[in-house]
Amino acid sequence: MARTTIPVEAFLQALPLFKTLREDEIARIAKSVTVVEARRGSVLFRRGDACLGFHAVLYGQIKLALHGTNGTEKVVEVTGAGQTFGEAVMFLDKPYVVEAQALVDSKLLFIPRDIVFAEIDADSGFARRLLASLSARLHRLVHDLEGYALHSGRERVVGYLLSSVPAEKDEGSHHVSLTVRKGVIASRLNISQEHFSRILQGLARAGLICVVGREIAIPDVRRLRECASAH
Amino acid sequence: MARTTIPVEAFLQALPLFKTLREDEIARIAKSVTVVEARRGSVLFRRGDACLGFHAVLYGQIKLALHGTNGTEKVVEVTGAGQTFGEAVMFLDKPYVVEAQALVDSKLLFIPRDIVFAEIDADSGFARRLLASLSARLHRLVHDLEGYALHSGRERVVGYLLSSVPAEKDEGSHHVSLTVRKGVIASRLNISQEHFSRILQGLARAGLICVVGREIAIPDVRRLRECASAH
DNA sequence: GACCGACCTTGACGCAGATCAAAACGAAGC
DNA sequence: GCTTCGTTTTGATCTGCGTCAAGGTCGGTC
Repeated sequence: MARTTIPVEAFLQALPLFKTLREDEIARIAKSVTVVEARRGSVLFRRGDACLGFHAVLYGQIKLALHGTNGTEKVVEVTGAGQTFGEAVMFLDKPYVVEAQALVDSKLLFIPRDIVFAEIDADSGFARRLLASLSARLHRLVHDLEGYALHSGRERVVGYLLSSVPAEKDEGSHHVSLTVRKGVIASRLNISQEHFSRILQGLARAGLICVVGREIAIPDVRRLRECASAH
Repeated sequence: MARTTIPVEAFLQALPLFKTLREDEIARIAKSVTVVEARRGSVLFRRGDACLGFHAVLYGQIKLALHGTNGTEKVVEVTGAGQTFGEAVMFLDKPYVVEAQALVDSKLLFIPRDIVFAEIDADSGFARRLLASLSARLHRLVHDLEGYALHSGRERVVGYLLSSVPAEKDEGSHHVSLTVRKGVIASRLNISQEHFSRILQGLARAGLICVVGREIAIPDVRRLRECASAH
């Protein structure tokens, strides 16, 4: 447990965004980043807060969510180790629209926007990777939108279960372990916790999956793929 | 109607993305762009097509939509003169996920990705503006997502009607004219055409708006803002 | 003016999924 | 062990919204 020195340089180097930077460049950036500790339940930022940089998760889980007026919330994304978030808001002169909350004790890096802007000017490859990163996020968002608009809850659940299965794999069994509370996943898929539970139960009854707590076995990947629309 | 020569240079210069470029730079870019004519109903690209650049609308209306399996479609965005689309997909090595179709006879520019990539390398300011542009799109997408997840159809309609009202304006009347078919707007708001019609009727019955064809009058902006959640 | 096709409205009905309420689990602490 | 708290399931009920099907209404064109 002796997390005495955090290998910030090594971690930065491993991020897709900084992958190709030279050692001295990484070292320069590392000097400006802040290590942020977030205990389970603590809020990193809320809607309306000013955005001064972006975050990268060292370890833990961070939930990004929207909040309605009457206490309702909608999980947009759950990020884990090695992932980044908050890049987009940096480039607009607007405050955050989502809230970031730690689901478990987590540690992250905060990279100030000045550094990012300087790096864009210095290295067009960095700018390209940043553009690719934002595009990927946009892509996923469109994918989500597509799910909400064109697919039923059941289809979204099946899609979620299959999302961790390699695309080529067309046969055989697979195992998925849910890394977060079912309520969070349900919100991510835009369905109520109760309904999510019932859908899983329905899939299980049909023999398509086998649920034990947060462990889910898929005996036949292809069969689950095919069932997407069928009742 | 004598649209003999299209002032490509002037148009490019007016786009936020190219605003600060020098005349010679614009001229160089203008040489590589293509003018695309799209008759009402014609499809610019479909899901699955490769993306070789992005588009800017000279005049007309382009609908970006997702397509479900059983003929259903979901309008993601309707772009008009002076707007751009398709930038994001350029940076991923993936095909388009949406389909672009002209709602009316339109004319657009196609800017090949090579040009864009070269300009990123040459001008970090351009890269920043591109990042800002993508961020803005992402921002709007999150806003849409928020609407679908946390608001009722009625609230989304009210939000749409109020979206063209200046944020400061807190009193008095306002006029909105719908620029596209109601069916398209309904799909954009993720509700059926019939339901959209009923919602408008309900708002009209409550005296909050006054509908005459595609012309909608809002007698009291504040009252409409307040009614967001109330039945 | 009569016909036609594109758009919009209206009515009746059904269903996916929300909501409320309560019970069943499961892990952690005393 | 029992208790407590957080999570998940189950059951009953309600409703927003989609779907289908039948009018209207507003252009255009012959």
